[in-house]
Amino acid sequence: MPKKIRDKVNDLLNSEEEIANVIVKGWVRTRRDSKGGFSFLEINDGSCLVGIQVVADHNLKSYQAVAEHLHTGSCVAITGKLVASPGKEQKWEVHASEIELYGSADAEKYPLQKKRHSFEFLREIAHLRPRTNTIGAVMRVRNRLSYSVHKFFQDRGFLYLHTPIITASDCEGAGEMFQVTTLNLDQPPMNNGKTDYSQDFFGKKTALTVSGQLEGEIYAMALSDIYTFGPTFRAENSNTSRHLAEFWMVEPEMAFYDLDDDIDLAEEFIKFLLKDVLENCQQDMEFFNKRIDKTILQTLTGIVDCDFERIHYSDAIHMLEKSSEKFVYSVEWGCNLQSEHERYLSEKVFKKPVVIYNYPEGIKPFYMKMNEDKETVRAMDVLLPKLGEIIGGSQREDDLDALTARMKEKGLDPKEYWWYLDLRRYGSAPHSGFGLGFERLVQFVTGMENIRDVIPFPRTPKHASF
RNA sequence: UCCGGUGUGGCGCAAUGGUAGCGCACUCGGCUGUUAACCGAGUUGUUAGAGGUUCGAGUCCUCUCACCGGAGCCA
Repeated sequence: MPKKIRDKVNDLLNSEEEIANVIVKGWVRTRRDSKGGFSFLEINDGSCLVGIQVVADHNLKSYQAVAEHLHTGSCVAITGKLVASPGKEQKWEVHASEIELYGSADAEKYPLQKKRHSFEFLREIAHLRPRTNTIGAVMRVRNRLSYSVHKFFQDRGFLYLHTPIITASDCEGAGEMFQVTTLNLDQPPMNNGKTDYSQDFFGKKTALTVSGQLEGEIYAMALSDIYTFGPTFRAENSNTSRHLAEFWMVEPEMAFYDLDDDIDLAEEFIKFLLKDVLENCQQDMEFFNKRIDKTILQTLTGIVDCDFERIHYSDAIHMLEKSSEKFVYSVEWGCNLQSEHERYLSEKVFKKPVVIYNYPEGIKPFYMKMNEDKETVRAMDVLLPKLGEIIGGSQREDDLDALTARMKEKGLDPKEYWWYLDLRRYGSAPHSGFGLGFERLVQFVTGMENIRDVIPFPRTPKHASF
C-alpha cells in the first residue's frame, strides 16, 4: 500500500461505513454559516467532481483562529470523523475536530467566485481555472482517455514509440513548422546571402515535429505494430475552436494492414475510448450532460452501438451534388470537402460517424498508396457529427518506384528522404496508419465547444502565457 | 489570414445623442442542519485605447488593441 498522506474526498464519499479518524485536505468551495454555532464547509480536492461537506463547530479551539480566512479558495486540512449526514444532498459528512489553515484566499481579490464564469474569462486565469467544476471534470476525463489510449494499444500488443520532437524533415508538408535554432537571430551567420545553418546546433535547419508518422513507419517496418502519443506542433495562423498550435496526437502505424484494416482499427479504437469513459467517468459525464451538452450521453452511447458509415469519396461527391442543400462552396470531383459538406454528411444524411475514403490523388500527400485506377489514393478521414475530422489516415505507398515518382511530382527531393525510401528498398511491406487529434477527442467526449478549454495550457496564435 | 460580432464595477449583462443602472460576488446585520441557502442594508466605474463630429458621446465616425463566432489550413 502506498503511504497515506490524507483521505481523498472521493474515497470518503464512497465509504461503506463511518470512520472514526479522517484527514481531509483541499480547497474551500463554499462556506455556509449557521448561527446555531457551526459552519458548513464544502471541501474539494479534485479527486472527484463534488466536494465533501464538513461541519465545523465554532467552539473548536482552532475554529476562531482560522474562521476569518475560511473563504472560497482557501486551502485547509481538516481532522475529524466521517459520519452519516442528515442532509438531503449527501450521504456522508465530516465532523471536524481540528482545522488547520494552509493558505488563505482574500475574498475580495480571489477571482473565482462561487458562481458560473464564462470560459473566456477562465482562460485569462488559466492558473486558477482547474479549481472549477468544469475544468476539473474535463481534466479527469482527459486523464482517463489518455490511460485508455494506452490500454487499447497495449492490450493489442502495440509498442509505445517515442518519436522525436525535433526533426529535420518537413514530414508530410502538414503545415507550417516552428523553427528550432540556437543561432543569434539578430546576426545569423550568412553564406551566399542565406542563413548558414551548418553553424546551427544540429548543423542543419530543424523544427518541431508536425507528425511522428514517418519515424513511426520506420519502427512499424521492424516491430510490426507501434503507436505514438505525444505533442505535435503546427505554426499555422489558425483561429478556430478546433485548432491549437501545440496539441497531442495519437498515431498508430501497422505493418501488414491495408486500408480496410486501418479503418476497422480506427472504428474499434473510437468505440473503445467512448465506452471506457462512459463506464469509468460516470459522475463527470453526467455533469457534462447536465451543464454543457444535454445530448452528450445519448450521442456517445449511440456511437458505441452503431456501425460507422463508410463511403467512397466519389460517392460522397455524388451525394452532395444531388443534394438539395444549398452550399456556399460548390462541389465537384477533385476538390477538397469543405466543413459544410462534411457536416452535412455526418449530421444530416447519416447522423453518425462517417468514414470517407479513396480520395483523389491530387489533394493528398505523397506517401499515400495509389489505387489501381491511378486517380485515387488509399486515404481515409473519420468525421464526427458537430466536430468534423477527428482522424486522418492512409495505407502507405510501399512501392519504391511509385513513391519516388510521386515525390518528384509533388516537388520533393527523394535524396532528402533517402531513409524513408530505404524502407521500400529493403524488405518493403504493405502498411497503414492514422492520426487522431487527442484534444478533438476530449472535446467530442465532453461536449466542450472550444478546444482551448480541454487542454491545460492552450497555445494558439499570440497566446503562450502560463 | 479573411468575414462578422463584442469590449461598461471583481464577474455576467442593461442604458431612443441628454444625471451610467441591474443581477451575482464582496462587506455588515438578521435567520437557518445549511447545501446555487434565504432576508435587509452597504461598498464598487478613466464605459478597451487614441483621435474626431456635436452645446452635449457608453451611444455616431476614423484608427489601434483585445476577445468571441464563422471560414480557410488541418488533427
